[in-house]
Amino acid sequence: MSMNLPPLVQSFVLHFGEMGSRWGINRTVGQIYALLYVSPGPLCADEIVAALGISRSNVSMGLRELQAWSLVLLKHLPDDRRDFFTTPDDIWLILRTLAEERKKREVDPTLSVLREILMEQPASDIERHAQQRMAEMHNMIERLTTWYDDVKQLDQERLATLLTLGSRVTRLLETTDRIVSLGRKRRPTTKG
Amino acid sequence: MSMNLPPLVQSFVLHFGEMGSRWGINRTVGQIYALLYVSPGPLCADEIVAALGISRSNVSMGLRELQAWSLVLLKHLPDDRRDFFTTPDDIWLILRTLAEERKKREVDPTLSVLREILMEQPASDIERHAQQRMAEMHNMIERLTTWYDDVKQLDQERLATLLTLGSRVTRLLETTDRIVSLGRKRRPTTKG
DNA sequence: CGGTAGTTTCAGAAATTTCTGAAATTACCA
DNA sequence: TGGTAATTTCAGAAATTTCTGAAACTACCG
Repeated sequence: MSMNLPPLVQSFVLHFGEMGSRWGINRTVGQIYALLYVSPGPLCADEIVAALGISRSNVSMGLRELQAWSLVLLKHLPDDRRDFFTTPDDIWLILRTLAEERKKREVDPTLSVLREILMEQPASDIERHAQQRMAEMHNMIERLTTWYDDVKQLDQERLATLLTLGSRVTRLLETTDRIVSLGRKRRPTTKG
Repeated sequence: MSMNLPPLVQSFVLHFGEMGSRWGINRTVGQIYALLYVSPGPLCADEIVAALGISRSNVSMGLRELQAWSLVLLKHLPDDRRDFFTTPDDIWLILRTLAEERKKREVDPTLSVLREILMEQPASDIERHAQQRMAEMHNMIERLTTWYDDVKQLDQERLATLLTLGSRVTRLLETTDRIVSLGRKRRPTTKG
């Protein structure tokens, strides 16, 4: 059985399928997501089967995984017993969800393992050195995640500002430093 | 054959091995990286074989992949024919490398596929809608990568400032807006 | 109840990825 | 040139992941 889609949609779906493995999901999961993302309305499982040419059970499992990622939502249409599925409309929301889930799965476990190991007493110079390296890694990850936790709260407008400003922010900071004198350089640790 | 490592290092190495699949690398590649990362000096391939208890050829392939990612460097010690390997010391450099490589492999291809598809002429309402969704995705990714390309130029100190400031940046921006009047709201597109 | 439309589960088949040992290759030295 | 130490390649074995069809389950209806 093979795909049955408008050519332009098919290219997109196939690409997501191929990239799937690089993104840590599998081919069909990638395809299902891509299909739902570009579809004008919710689809039911059998429509996905027909569109992608894969087995019903595979679709069921794929949808299950995508729901676990909160990247696909279950919908019910009136007077229809079937389950329908969509992706959230707001692309920024999608991005946040993705970031959130990846952090949860790919970063948090490492952070907690690092913390555990850093509690241990080193028994040799080798171990002492290893701990030091782990501490560096831990600190970096922690700084990044703190920044992320902080920035993710921003509403879309401010996020947009931040994005368009980019690195010019720091130049601005230096100016502000001089003018408003929030500067850490001028007065060491006033800590307001 | 099994591992032969100080317990504290072993925990770290095993964790990186397990996480490997979530990060899009395989178990042994993760382990090799972890081992080199915490080792006090460069190691040669046979030392890695001994430490991790895997085959020589597997180590060779793993190192090859890590070098392709620029996460592991080849070193030569004086009066020694063997190849030795290390990870870069500077953890911020490691982070940049990682970001750069992931972008290259996980984002850029999608961006270019999206561009291609967006050039096509839609042949139906379905395709028109699909293109619109793809355009949203394309724009978002482009904004993010532009921001990233911009911010990655920053030296470490400024990056640190940016990180510790986090979302407070926007509050600061509003203040600055009022004081220095760089504001986009007050005077539309003065563009300095 | 029994029937039906829909969904999920799961054991094993199929496909893919990872790993190994043996052979080939490279680089250096005398 | 031949000898040796180190490294890489690669075909197939082993392990893992993905996918399927059949069976089980769920919920609604008459």
